[in-house]
Amino acid sequence: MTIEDQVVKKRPTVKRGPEHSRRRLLDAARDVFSKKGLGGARVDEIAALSGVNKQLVYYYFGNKKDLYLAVLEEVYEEIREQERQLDLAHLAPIEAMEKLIEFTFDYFTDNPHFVPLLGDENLHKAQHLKDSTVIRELHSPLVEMIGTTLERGVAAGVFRSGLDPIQLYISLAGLGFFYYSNIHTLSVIFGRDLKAKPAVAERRAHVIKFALSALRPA
Amino acid sequence: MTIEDQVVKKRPTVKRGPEHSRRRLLDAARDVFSKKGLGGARVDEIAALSGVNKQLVYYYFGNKKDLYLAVLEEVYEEIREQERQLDLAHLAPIEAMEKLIEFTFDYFTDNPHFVPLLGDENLHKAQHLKDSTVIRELHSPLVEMIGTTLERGVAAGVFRSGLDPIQLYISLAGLGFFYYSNIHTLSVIFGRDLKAKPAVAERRAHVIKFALSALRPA
Amino acid sequence: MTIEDQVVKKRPTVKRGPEHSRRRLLDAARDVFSKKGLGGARVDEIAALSGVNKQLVYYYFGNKKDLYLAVLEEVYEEIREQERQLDLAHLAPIEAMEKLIEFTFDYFTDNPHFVPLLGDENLHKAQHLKDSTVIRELHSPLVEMIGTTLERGVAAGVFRSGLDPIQLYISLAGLGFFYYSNIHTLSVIFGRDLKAKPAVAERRAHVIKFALSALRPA
Amino acid sequence: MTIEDQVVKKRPTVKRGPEHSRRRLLDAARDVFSKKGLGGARVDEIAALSGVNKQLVYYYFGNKKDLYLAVLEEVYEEIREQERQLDLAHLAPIEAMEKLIEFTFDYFTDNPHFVPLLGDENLHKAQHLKDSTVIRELHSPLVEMIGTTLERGVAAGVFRSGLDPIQLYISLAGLGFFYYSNIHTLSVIFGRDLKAKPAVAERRAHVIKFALSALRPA
DNA sequence: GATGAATGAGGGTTCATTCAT
DNA sequence: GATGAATGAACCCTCATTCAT
Repeated sequence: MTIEDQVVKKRPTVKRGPEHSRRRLLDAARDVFSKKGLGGARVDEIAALSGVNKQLVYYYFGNKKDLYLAVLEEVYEEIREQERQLDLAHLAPIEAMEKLIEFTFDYFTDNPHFVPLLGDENLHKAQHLKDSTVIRELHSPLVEMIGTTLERGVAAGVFRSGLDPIQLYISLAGLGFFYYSNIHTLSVIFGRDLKAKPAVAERRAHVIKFALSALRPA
Repeated sequence: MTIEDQVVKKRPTVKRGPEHSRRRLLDAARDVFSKKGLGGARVDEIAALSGVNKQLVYYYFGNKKDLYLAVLEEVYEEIREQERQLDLAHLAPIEAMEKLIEFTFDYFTDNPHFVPLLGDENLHKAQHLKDSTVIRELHSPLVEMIGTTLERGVAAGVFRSGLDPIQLYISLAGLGFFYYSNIHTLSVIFGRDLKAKPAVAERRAHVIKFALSALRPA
Repeated sequence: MTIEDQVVKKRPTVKRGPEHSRRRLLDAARDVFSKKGLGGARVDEIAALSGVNKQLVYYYFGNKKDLYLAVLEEVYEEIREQERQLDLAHLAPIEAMEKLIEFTFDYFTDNPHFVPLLGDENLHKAQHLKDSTVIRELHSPLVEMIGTTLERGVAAGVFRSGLDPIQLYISLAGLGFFYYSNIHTLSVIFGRDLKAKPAVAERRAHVIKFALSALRPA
Repeated sequence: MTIEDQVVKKRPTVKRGPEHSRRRLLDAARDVFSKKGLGGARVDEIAALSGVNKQLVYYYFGNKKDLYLAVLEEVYEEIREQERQLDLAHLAPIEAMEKLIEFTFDYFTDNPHFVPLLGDENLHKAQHLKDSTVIRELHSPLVEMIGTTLERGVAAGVFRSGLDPIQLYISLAGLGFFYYSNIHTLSVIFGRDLKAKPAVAERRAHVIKFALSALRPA
């Protein structure tokens, strides 16, 4: 938003221009797709929320599905970018692993669109991911980070050996992802509001302790 | 299906009758809803799959949403029933906990409609669950089982203390649920077919080891 | 209702039997058709209101339209019967005419289904009336009564001459019918509840005075 | 229709454009609603008759009921506009009243959609009128005109006193409205075609004479 | 006579998409 | 680039009617 202001200098108040419209559509689409899914989202709603003409969806993105794909790609680029920022080399194995666990959990908390978007994409059997060479080539550095950290921990005698980095990655992600993806049904079943801050903090602490405990040497 | 054959003896081939139609609609609906979600499912498709007239959906269930709710209620009744069958009292704490973990994971494997149905219901903010007094009163015995088993294990010195049964339940469920709910995107990202039997077996083994390890005393 | 009680003696509490079902269907149909019209009425609603099985509508009357026609015929038979009861011969012309005017107005008041049923039938261009030889042969004695009374009044010098009995009949009917047929829009436009008793009484008085005044000799 | 021709000069033959579509839909809707009523009218039929795409009904009016309301509002605006054109001040009381009576009768004759539309709206208990602030604030000047004319006539000794303008308005309207609203059943009952010109002329003459006679002083 | 189950033909409405400036 | 107007394909649901005891 601030970037557009600098670029489009001719109309300072009435924000228009191609980049601005694209940006607003993407933001609105991310919001609506994450709340309603691909099928449940309405092109009209996205256009209305973005404040730009509905036709521009087709002008910029071709159709609804391609807009959806564009959102997915951006979302993946963002998380990969964040993952790359993680600097674990200077940390001791346990601290590094803890940071990894926290990052994974906190990412879901701080980016609430992420979990439902992935959930919806899985409902569609990841068809869009498969079609996106962009995303497929966007390898997550996390698995390798986990592998390295594990090795260092095993060497230092603080982690047990025999753990597969991919399985561990899925476990770490699942401990947080499931909490958020199923937060509504779980809240009903347990009769508590799991979206409330204290509940999230409690879950976060549990996940860290639980995962680190699972890594202790025999 | 086989049950009806035994009961309705008068018309062995031309399967009709209210119970049969309801049953077939529920089965087809479960199938379609789990694959397409509430919004993506077509009443036409459910009727065609069930082999009964489309309008019977409205005759028996009122509308699409109520059919969806009926499916959800049945699905919850089934898992609760299965959970109640679990007999852990005669097992040592670790074996009991292992059985619990296995049951949770295997239920997702054996009932492939379960994970996507819950995923979709969460996309709708669990609105149907909230409206269903039936489901809300269908308390899961699992949390209490976990609590009891934990206590026994702590007393026996084989589990660490301080674990909240609800958090542990969420963790155990999440370790399996996430694997299945995100199986398509994970398969793409990791370039493996996680639905394949060996992959599932590997995941199952990992989850059991991971969770049990996390419970070991300090 | 009281008639059925005497006829069906075997089941004094659970009223059933062919005549009873027919009767209840006709009563319910009259009620619903007068409130919703032929197109707006639902066979389900009529059956539910009558308390008999929907199928019996078809058993007894063939289809919805024929049930509608049966209602219309009964309604016409009733008003003709009432009209025949009018005994004006022994009254002086003005009193006779006043009685005629009152009867016409009061019939609409006392039989609230009559006006909307006729209104609906006119929406259908009186197609059912045309098809009903029963109704077409059910000549109203009113026009003749009006003619006779007019003649007596003219001879007695209390009515002006040159009035066509049919036109006068339409006028007398219209003065009351329109009030009831348009009672809802008129109530909105004038901001008064014309269905309230005082409003009806006021209208009744006006109609009598107005019509009698119109008949005075020049 | 002729107006558009003058304004839109660029496409003289292929009439399109928003105003044109709206106009054609309203005209077709008025026609169909007046013949079939709200419930009996088919959106398909209205679209076909208007020659525009069916979905434009929803684009311009939202839904069927709102289209119906738009028709009603336009119909009321038209009659109110016509009523306002009446200039009675320069006429003697009797001539003024005669003009009022004629106008009321002739309006029904010249606008054959008016009577059935009001009839249908009354079948719906004037729900749409109630919801329309537009119509409710569209006060008819007729009642006041009648009141003024009555007063002038009483002062001049040509009308009797004690007449309520609203009651008189209802009477004048009813004398013509009923003839048209029930023209089909009346035609059947009396075995004449009341829609034929001579019949209408006869009725018109009767109404004028009848109403004026009713106003004569005692 | 009476009843629940089943069916076919629409009907109103939604929605992604395209047209035409 | 941007916009309002227009369109066709579905989709959910209703309802009169018939079937089958």
